[in-house]
Amino acid sequence: MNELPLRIIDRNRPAAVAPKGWREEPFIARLCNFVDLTRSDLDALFALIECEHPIKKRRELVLDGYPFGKLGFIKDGFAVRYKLLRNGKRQIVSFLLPGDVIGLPGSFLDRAAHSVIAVTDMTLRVCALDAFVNLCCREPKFALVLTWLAAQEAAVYAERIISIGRRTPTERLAHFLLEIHSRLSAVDRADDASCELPFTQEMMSDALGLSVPHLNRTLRQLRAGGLVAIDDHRIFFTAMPALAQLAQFQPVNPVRIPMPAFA
Amino acid sequence: MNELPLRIIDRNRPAAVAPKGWREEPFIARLCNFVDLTRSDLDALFALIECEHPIKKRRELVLDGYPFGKLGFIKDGFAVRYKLLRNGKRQIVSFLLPGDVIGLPGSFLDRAAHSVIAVTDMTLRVCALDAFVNLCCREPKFALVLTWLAAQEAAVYAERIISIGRRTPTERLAHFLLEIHSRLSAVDRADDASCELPFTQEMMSDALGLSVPHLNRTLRQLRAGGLVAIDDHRIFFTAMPALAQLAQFQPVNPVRIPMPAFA
DNA sequence: CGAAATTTTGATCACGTTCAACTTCAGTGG
DNA sequence: CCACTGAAGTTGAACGTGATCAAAATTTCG
Repeated sequence: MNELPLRIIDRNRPAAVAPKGWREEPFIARLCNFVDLTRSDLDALFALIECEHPIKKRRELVLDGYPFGKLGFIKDGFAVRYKLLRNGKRQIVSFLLPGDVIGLPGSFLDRAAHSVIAVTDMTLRVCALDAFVNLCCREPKFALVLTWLAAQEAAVYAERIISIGRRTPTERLAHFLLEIHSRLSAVDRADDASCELPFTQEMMSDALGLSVPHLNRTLRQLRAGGLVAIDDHRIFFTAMPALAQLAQFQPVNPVRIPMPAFA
Repeated sequence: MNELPLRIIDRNRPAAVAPKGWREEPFIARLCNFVDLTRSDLDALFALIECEHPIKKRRELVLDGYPFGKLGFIKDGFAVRYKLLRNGKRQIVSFLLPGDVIGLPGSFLDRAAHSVIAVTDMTLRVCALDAFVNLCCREPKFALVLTWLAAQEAAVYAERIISIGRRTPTERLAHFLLEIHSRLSAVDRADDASCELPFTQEMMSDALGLSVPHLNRTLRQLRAGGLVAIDDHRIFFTAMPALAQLAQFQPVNPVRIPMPAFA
């Protein structure tokens, strides 16, 4: 599907320059959707990385209530950001996919408001927030990148609010599945009609504000309707237009950063 | 309650420099919570403002689906960001208070995902997104400010997700009321135990994923429990600790931007 | 003052939760 | 290779919360 060796992602925008070796980096692929990065930009970014962390499945990455102060760029693997309530219930706030940033927004607040746990084995590139801010002051472009990422994060949250608040369980689930597919597409990790789905039904129910049995029934409904199929932690969209129609799903992409010519 | 003429907000942090005339500006008060602004910073910011808009109650400010490309700093008044669904239901994504930014995150996406409507008469300071980005490139501090604001926005959204997804209606409402109070406090627009609450019950129910009758009953419950009192679009917290306990409310404040010494 | 918006109350009922049991599957050690 | 274990998925029955609909009371505003 992807023939041009240097093309990072399939949109009709000017392909950004992405030096070899960065091509497979989902975070960079994501950035190229809304900003042009030069070789030296990438070098500067790379220089910040303190270490590349392999993380084991089920490992706690951030603990609710503790300061964090790091940024973790997900090179590979999946995680969830969640909150445990007094009554033992859990609400999953967001799913963290390759190319996402752990510590956004947590590191910008006086205490992490949620916990993060790895859903699969992961590899993380970690840098200190201070160091990133430092870079931002030399290269404002990166501060804008961070703003754009935070705005995307907020937009995803907003859609979840709408889902949980006013959509039916079926619409909610359909919307969620399309969201994951869309976000994985943005980092070139999805096919046209399928993508990974390494989350358990319990996780999905905790994200969508449903009980596990009801999520199960809802999923069965989508399968019975011929809208999706699931096999081996992969979801297949067998009727994408119908599903998008059902969920009223409209993908939201960032605009390009309007960088002034002189910069 | 506020005796020091130059004190912008009541936290034990070094009081930021806030030149006269800006003292009453809620947006500036908000920024001073996490960044120091010099006189020239403020001048630069002020220079961007295209115009100061008076907005009438009920006026639509952003239309779902259209690009926006502006930033609107709320000098005064309240608004809601919402989405209308196919089935006629409405979900309110967030309440916009004095000091908030209209167009965050909307202006960073290829199309505004939600609509915004004024709840009260408002006055807005408007600037073009391009112009702001331009400033960010000269003064990276402002790009970081924008990031911090977006992160706060995301944090507020996250809490709403948790509320709607897994909290009981009573907890939900309690949490919401405390959120509004906390945010108004951050711009010096709230007393210790009361604040404005210009939203109708319909709005609150649309924000919290409840029906109007049920929200009404829930509110009555809080009142009956002696936790709050409402009069003339103002809410009084008659038992703040008990309410915070009920809602498991933990205010989240931004950390200060770790600006390097040289900047 | 009259009209419209908002708040309040009540009765009914559907949807989704809860709880419990059972199945299936992946991984592990005997 | 099979028995065992724990996690994940599936199904059913009963219950309760909160939605829905309708109507009255109250407030707001032109």
